[in-house]
Amino acid sequence: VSPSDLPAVVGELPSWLVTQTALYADRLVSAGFGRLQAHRYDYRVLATLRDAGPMSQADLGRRCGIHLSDLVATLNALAEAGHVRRTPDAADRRRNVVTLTPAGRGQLRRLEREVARIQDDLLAPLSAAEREQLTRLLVRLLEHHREKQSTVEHSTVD
Amino acid sequence: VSPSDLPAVVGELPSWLVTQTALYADRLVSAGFGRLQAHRYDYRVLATLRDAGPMSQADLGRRCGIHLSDLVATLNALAEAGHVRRTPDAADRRRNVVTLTPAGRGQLRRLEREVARIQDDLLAPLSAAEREQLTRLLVRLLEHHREKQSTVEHSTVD
DNA sequence: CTCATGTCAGCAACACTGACATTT
DNA sequence: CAAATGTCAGTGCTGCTGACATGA
Repeated sequence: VSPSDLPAVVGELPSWLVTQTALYADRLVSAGFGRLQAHRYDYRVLATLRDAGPMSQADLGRRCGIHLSDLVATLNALAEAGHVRRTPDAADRRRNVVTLTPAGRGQLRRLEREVARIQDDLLAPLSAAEREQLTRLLVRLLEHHREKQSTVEHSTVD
Repeated sequence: VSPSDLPAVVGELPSWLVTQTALYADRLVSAGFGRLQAHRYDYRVLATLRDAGPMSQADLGRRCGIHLSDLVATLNALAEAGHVRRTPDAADRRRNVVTLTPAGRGQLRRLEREVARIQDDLLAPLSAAEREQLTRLLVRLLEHHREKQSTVEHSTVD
């Protein structure tokens, strides 16, 4: 880490600020989730399963924005911990139907508490109104870029 | 990438929003810098050298918030491209004095233009006032966490 | 044949760690 | 001796690519 004064030059470049803040956020998440033996993706996966019910890995990946290949490892771990069950789909034998177990529900609740704590840690110096503000601004940025990206995906570019 | 709808569950968690935005920022930087055959650290290094003059690698690393080990590779590339010169320090023979070359100045100017473009891309949907707002909020977060971290470094914890 | 699904191996970028030789 | 400097090898995480076998 940079122990001394700020990087001066780079100072207030938004791209830099965002990346740096993300670094701290990641550290908080790693620390918090680590205590619960959870990986970064677990929260998204478990929460999606609870909110939308059992589904195939492919659907799950699309919903959570997790690559199918990465999902495999995540589900392996979650299944081994008993938080999730993978059952072959009789209707379409390519598919695994992923289901949240009671233990998974428990873990999800713990993760939710942890996530709340992390937000509070991350945003500690900001007032409630400022937190709202920041959230709104970031949501707008993300919407913009997600959109731009999907339009790009359609044009068969050089 | 997540081609479909937003991850719903995670939706508006600041920690998630920040990480995602950082991802887009990183992509913009990679793309922009890639066109100039530059790596992520190059801008910080060159700008620091111009603004603060020649200095040892250790100083440079501290100023830019770059690990000394990573700096080695960065400087290797920059030196090979002729953007920087490494000369042994006569006064302290452990040290290399790193100097910005004229070619390096040119590259820095190109990078600065690119950086400006990237900010504009990243913040496209926001008004000038909103960009200011976002910047202020992020700066405050970073100040807070940098501080917290350095206090932690002092306490010899369990 | 094609497409989707699940699995695996591996890569690049980044921040970071540990070890080491040299010099102060 | 302890501490700083520069170098190198290597790690862990993340998002992603490519290949592959199986089945729809």
